[in-house]
Amino acid sequence: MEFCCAPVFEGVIEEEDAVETARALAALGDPVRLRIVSLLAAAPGGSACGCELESPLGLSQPTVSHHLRILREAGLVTGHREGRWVHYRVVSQRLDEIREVLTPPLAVGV
Amino acid sequence: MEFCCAPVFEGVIEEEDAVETARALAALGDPVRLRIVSLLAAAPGGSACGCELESPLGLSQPTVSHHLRILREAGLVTGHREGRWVHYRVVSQRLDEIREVLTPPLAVGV
DNA sequence: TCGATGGATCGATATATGTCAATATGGGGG
DNA sequence: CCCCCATATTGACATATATCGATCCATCGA
Repeated sequence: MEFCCAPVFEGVIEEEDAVETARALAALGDPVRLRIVSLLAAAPGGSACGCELESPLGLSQPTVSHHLRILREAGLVTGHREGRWVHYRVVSQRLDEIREVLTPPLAVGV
Repeated sequence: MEFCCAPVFEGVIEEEDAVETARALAALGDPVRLRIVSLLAAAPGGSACGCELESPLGLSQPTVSHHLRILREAGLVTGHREGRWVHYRVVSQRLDEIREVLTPPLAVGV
């Protein structure tokens, strides 16, 4: 999958780029998914399997799987299969990209 | 209005803080609203009235007003009335906060 | 080979969201 | 005082999303 990083603040962002960037931000714009990212980052080794998330989130397995899919499709987490488990991990580079996109030029508000 | 900045990466984020942070990210997680932020930042003086946004966005006045409201309630823009117009402006401090919240500790992924 | 377990997908459902037309509000200008 | 213009709100509607139970798929252990 390809992820772009069209900046919001260098000229007016194009409709198409806005859709792509908005997808990543919308993926983070949900309390459950924010907590998933937080749980993964705090997990020993920085990764956890899906089954370890159900209990702290208080959600069913399909629901957790649904949110992980959205995070995966937004490039925010990756999952690596190890036997029966899929170990999920935060893609910190992707977070870097998103923060970069939201960085205003110094002149904003002047 | 009060805006919190509970970090996602210092321990596991609490449900309540996640809701608040997610609201800000969800406000940015829409192509139209991203473009509004971009349009405001690119506008001369860093501000524009609502009526100036309708045409570049290709949306009706109520729809633009709706999106501006969401951005306002998320603390991402402010509006100051000048006569008949309301001049909207990006709150770059709020963007800074959001970027801060998304900053992973150096240890993520270790 | 079979049963158990983790994960993905499907179908259904309730809720949230984006959009617009119509209407209300509020400030100038004549 | 009345009319215009920018903005906000309301109501309606179509679409998207979050959630779950049921089911399917894949892998491991016995």
